[in-house]
Amino acid sequence: MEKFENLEMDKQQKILESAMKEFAEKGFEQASTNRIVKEAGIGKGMLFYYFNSKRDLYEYLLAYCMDIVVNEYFQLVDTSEADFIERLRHTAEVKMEVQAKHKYVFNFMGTFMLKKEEDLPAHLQKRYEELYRLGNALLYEGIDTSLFRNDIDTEKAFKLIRWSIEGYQNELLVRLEGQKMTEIDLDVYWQEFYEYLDILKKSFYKEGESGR
Amino acid sequence: MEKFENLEMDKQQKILESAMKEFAEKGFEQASTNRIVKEAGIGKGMLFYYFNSKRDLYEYLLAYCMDIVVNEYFQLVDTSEADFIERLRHTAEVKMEVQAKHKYVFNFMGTFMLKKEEDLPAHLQKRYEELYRLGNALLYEGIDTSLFRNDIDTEKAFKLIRWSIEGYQNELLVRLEGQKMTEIDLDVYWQEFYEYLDILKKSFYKEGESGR
DNA sequence: ACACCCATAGACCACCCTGGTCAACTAAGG
DNA sequence: CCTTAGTTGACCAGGGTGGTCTATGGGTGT
Repeated sequence: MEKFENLEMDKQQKILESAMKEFAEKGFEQASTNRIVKEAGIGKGMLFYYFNSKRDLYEYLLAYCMDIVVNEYFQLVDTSEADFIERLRHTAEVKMEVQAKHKYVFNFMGTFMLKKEEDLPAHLQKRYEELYRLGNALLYEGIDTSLFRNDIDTEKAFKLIRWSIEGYQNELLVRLEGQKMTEIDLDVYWQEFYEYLDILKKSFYKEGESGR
Repeated sequence: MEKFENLEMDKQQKILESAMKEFAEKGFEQASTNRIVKEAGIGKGMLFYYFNSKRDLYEYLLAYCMDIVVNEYFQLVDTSEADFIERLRHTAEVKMEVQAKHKYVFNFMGTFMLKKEEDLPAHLQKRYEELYRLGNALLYEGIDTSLFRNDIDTEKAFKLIRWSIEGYQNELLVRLEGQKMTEIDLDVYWQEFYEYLDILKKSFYKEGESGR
């Protein structure tokens, strides 16, 4: 795909974003190359000139996204933070920064991971498993379990906390849907997010350990 | 639709289930009447003989499901239970029973509520809003907030607990996917569910109030 | 000025699936 | 034997699919 990679960056980005958006919203089968080229503002022919087929495009996107996730997201997460909830707070912040730069990467990866009905070529499969492993390590490696109350199973507490955070993020998504991303006041939602985290700390950590 | 309602119950059920499954999985637009009739084991013509159009079928299903949710689910929930977590436990049990009898009702309602891009005829819209109101009342009416620790916002605690439970249920769904519903040992999962609930009680309730 | 070349657009292809219709058939009841 | 209601699947026009190909620019070297 050197053809594609010799384009000006702007155009590359436009095409990648259009394609990621379409695949993220519809999944591989239901995604339409017609819509992709229209959204990207290029002729139909070009898409098949750059990439040879819909499938190739999809796999190119997958590799591209995994690169970004590993190099621009995982790379920046501070794994020396031993406080589980703080670590999650930190990862949420980093993730948000990445998302500001690459709007549809997480959407695309998300729907890919959900409906993993597709069978990938071996090298992508391997790369994906590696990424999955890495992601888990990032969350759980080096966590200080002694912060948690003694009377609850920390494994279960981990999950409860993650589900809580996912729940908040999902609710936020539906609350904000339709609104322009540019200038909705994010700070107020971060504030709210932190309040939830504080409650989680008060609830799951030993008394006196929930201070920041 | 008297035509349809004069069929033997078995056949009605088969058709309704096929249709609910298809709509639940694909949404209204992407759902295929061809697949529905094949799955239901009837000729294409019959579907349009019973219901006049795809749209009509969809709205019939919606009314049908709302009836079931209200009369067979909401009706059975014990709203005298003032302990929030116990109430959720109870509703989960009732819901599971209903689901055993009407496999796709909740799936159908779920995807309907998610992508509510469709505009309904007024009477269905009204009925849906009523159902939504009722559902909320069922969760929050008559809850004894004094069970909760004083140092956390009960509104937020409500949400954290609901997100936690939804998280568990979702994880369970992916863990069990593909397995035959008939004889996977449900008890072991209920057990696990109760353990999570106990943790939530220990975490969010005042000390000494978490006993059953 | 000409020839070459590659980037580009979009009309076009064969194919597939769609919601919906309809003529033909069956079976029951009088 | 006629009527009527239930039932089927071939069929329809329309629209969307991934992918191809021809025609057109616009540059560059000569």
